[in-house]
Amino acid sequence: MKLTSSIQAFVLHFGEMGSRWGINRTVGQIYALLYLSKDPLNAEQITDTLGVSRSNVSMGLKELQSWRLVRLQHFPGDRRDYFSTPEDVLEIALTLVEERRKRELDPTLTLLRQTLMEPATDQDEQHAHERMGQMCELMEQVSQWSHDLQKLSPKELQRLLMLGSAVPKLLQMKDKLSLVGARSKPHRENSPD
Amino acid sequence: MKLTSSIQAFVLHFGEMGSRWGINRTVGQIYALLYLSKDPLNAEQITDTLGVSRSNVSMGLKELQSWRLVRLQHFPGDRRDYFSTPEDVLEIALTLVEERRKRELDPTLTLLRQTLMEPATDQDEQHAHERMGQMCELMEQVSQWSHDLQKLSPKELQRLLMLGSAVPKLLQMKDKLSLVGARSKPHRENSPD
DNA sequence: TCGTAATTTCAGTAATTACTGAAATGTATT
DNA sequence: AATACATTTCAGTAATTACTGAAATTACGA
Repeated sequence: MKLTSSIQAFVLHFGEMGSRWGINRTVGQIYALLYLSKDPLNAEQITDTLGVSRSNVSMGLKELQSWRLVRLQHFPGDRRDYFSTPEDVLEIALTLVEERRKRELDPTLTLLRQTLMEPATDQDEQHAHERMGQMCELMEQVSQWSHDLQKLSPKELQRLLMLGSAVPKLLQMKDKLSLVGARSKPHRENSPD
Repeated sequence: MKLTSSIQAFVLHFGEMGSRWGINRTVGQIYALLYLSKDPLNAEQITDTLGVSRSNVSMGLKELQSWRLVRLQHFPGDRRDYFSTPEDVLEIALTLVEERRKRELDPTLTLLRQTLMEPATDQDEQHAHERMGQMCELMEQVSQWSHDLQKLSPKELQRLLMLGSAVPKLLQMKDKLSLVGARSKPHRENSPD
C-alpha cells in the first residue's frame, strides 16, 4: 500500500500513541495500516510498507489477533494470510472495551474478591478492607456495564452514544413515570433476564 | 504504614498492573498505598514502606499529581507534604476517565481533524479519509460522553452506573413518549445548554 | 541571611521491552 | 517424501523506560 503523506502521518501517529495504549510502536503502525487499507494485507506487504522485519510483523499480527482487532482471511489460489479490520468502528470500539476490561479490570477484581473473603485482622486492615470493598463494588459495576454494552445492537449503541448528557434527563423522566406503578427501591434497576 | 499481608498483596498487585494501566510499578504501588491508608502519608513514610529510593517516590508523586489522582495537604507545625486520595471512588473514576481521554483520545482527535481538513489526492487516500472520518466521529462522541460525565452529580452518576443494560429500555420508553410532542430528527439528542 | 529540612533534578546505571536475523516449524504442491 | 513457500520461534542485541544517589534547589525559621 502506498503511503501518501496523510496516511503516513496516521500510521506514525498510531505508532507513537501505541505506548499510551499499551501496545508497542510496530503493533500500532500495523493496526493503523490495516484500518486504513481498502483491501486486506498480507505480512509481506506490511513489512515492505512499514520497513520493519518480517518477524516483527508476525509478532505484531499475533498480538492484534489476541486483542481480536484484526481478522484473518484467505484468497483462492494464494496461501498467504491476509488481515483486515472490521468495517464498523462501533464494533471495533466494543471489542476494545471488552479486551481492556479483561486485561485492566478483571485481574484486580479477582484479587479484590479473594482478599475480601478473609476477615481484617487489625485497625489498619479494617480500613483497607473498606476501601477495597468500595473499589470492588465500583469495578463490578463498570465491568457489568461493559458486559451489557456487548449485548446491544449497533443501532442501540449508536443512539446511546448520541445521548450523552441527556441521560440524566431520561432518568428524571423515568422517575416521574415510576411514581405511577411504583415498587419499593429495587437494588439494581435491571429487570432480571 | 504497616504492610499486613492483604495490604501488601494489593500494593504489589497495583505495582504489577501498572504497566497495563500506563504507569510504572512504583507509581502503582504509591497509589495503592495512599488509597488504602486511613491517614495522609508523606514521602518518607512511602519510601520506608515500599523500600524504593526517595527520589523515585518524589517522581512517582509528581506523576500521580499530573493525573490529579492524589491530593497534597499540610499539617500545622510540619512542613512536609502529605498525600492522600479522594474518599469517593466515583470521583476517582471520573478523574481517571477525564485524564485518559486527554492522554489517549485528544491527541489522535487533533491529528484526525487536521488531516481531514485537507482533500484526498488519490483513490487510496480517498478511502483512508473515509475511515479516518468514521474514527473521528466515534472519538468525538466518546469524548463528548466523557465531558458530559464530568458534569453529573455523584447521585446521578451512581444511578447511571446501576442502570447498565436497562438503558436501551429507557430509550424505548423515550421513543414512545416522543411520539406525542415529536420534533423532526435532531442531529444530537442533547438540548443545548 | 544563614542554617536546616524537604523536595526536586539529573547523570549514570539497571531493568525491561522491542526488534532483528537465522533457524525451525508448518503447509500445500508435485 | 521432496520441494517450495509461508509463518513462527528465539537467542542476541538495540532501544526505551525505570530507578538510584548525589548535588542542586526550594522553603522556612532563627
